[in-house]
Amino acid sequence: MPEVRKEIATIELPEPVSNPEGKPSKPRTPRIDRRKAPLTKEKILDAAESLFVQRGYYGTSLRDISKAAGVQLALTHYHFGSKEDLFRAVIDRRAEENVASMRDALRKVVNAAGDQVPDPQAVLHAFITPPIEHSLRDGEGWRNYIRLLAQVANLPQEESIVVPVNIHYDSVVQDVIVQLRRSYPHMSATDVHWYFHFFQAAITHVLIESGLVDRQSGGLCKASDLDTIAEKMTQFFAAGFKGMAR
Amino acid sequence: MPEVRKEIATIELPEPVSNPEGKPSKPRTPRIDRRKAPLTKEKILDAAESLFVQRGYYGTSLRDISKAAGVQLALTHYHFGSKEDLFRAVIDRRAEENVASMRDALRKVVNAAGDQVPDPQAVLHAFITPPIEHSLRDGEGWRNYIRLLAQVANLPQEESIVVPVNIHYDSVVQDVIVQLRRSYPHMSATDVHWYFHFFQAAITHVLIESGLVDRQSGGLCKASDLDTIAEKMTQFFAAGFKGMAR
DNA sequence: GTCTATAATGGGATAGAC
DNA sequence: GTCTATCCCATTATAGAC
Repeated sequence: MPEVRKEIATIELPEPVSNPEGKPSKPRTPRIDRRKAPLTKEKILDAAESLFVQRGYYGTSLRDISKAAGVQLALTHYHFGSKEDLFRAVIDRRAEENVASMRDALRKVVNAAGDQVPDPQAVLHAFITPPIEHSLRDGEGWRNYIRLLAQVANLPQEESIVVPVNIHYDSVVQDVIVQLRRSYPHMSATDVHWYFHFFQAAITHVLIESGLVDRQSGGLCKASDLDTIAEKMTQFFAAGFKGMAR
Repeated sequence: MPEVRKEIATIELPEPVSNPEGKPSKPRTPRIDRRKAPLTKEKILDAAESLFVQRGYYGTSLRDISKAAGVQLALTHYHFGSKEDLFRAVIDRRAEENVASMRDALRKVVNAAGDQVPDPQAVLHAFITPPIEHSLRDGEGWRNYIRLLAQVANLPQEESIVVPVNIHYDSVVQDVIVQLRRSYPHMSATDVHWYFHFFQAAITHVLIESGLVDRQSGGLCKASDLDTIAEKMTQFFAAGFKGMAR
């Protein structure tokens, strides 16, 4: 059930006509009715996002996707080319905004500290909060996206599709590491990487909301309770860093 | 390249002939040559194990498996029935031994403590060490199995195949939680579950050896270095528990 | 137990009318 | 941009000879 999208807008504005160098004008995409295309593309992306999470890349067929989107099979190829390209499009659609949220959160923490070294717990919080906020409060599509992202992070890198996905997030990770290292100048770079990696590793499981913890805790803990998880995790991992800092 | 297996042995010993109640003897499987069957089954299991890790359940075909095993396609059905049954067989083959290793490691720690409460760091160590030992030192098949297990733990529980897999390990988790709670009597059961879950969540990523950390750390950390990871993780998470215990 | 052959279905992708 | 129809290949699974 894809969420309703209100804004239409023109996706690709044609460049204003100015041809100073007098080059022959390139063949342009014909002036066809593009008003409904964005809706179709979004519907396909929404359906793909949802199904890829549930059954994985290979477990989801383009037929499943087109059916769930209420759209003809051929349109998936028309709009996205191949299945792999569609998968990439699903990832890319929200990647930039997600990274921006994480970067902004980190920047706020750093700015708030002024000349001081930012509180490492706040740094960890800035890393985990944005995806959780998106997942909890920006609609079903965002939740699917975050879960998908976390699943892809848990695939072996030999797997062809995954590498270009995770690269989106490398620079934010670097920024976080830099800030953490300021708090622990006597800790080796390697150890900071390891400890942060444990944090990130736990996050990837938690964001999937696998449901493991629900069963193992007999219902005491709920994987869907991401707000609680964000709080507990930042406290716990901050305590870990602190304990290792001696 | 499946590892060589030396032992043959009889898998199913026919019951000794004693028929006190005089019932008509049941139709028995015909006396056919079973000497090569175990080898074939193992070859299929090895190949399946390896390929499921690399490309996932849906991304791996029975043709791929039979080819990798050097065996006819039809034999996969003869020996295991359906593809799903084969997957289960792959999981089940090593599950018992793996669980036993974990249980033994935990028991040793508890016994060593005698009347005292066992060191929580040793308890965590007992949980993470057995799969890592298997993965590192018991051959390629074991490494594939551990990676596969960790991947399955990172699938949403809606996914049909996963639940019967993870259930194998629930009782060990319960035992570990019981021991940890002894160390932190003032900590709520819920919090112990959460903190241990973070540990387990990190483990599932780490055991996959995704390779994320290699790239993010610029080579400082290697996902394949599970010995280091076991040490660092037990220290770090023990520090986390200790820090939260106030 | 192993093999060949084949059934029956579903998969990604494309052609061409509208 | 959308639709129908179709190509061609891969898939799981089974039948039956050896």
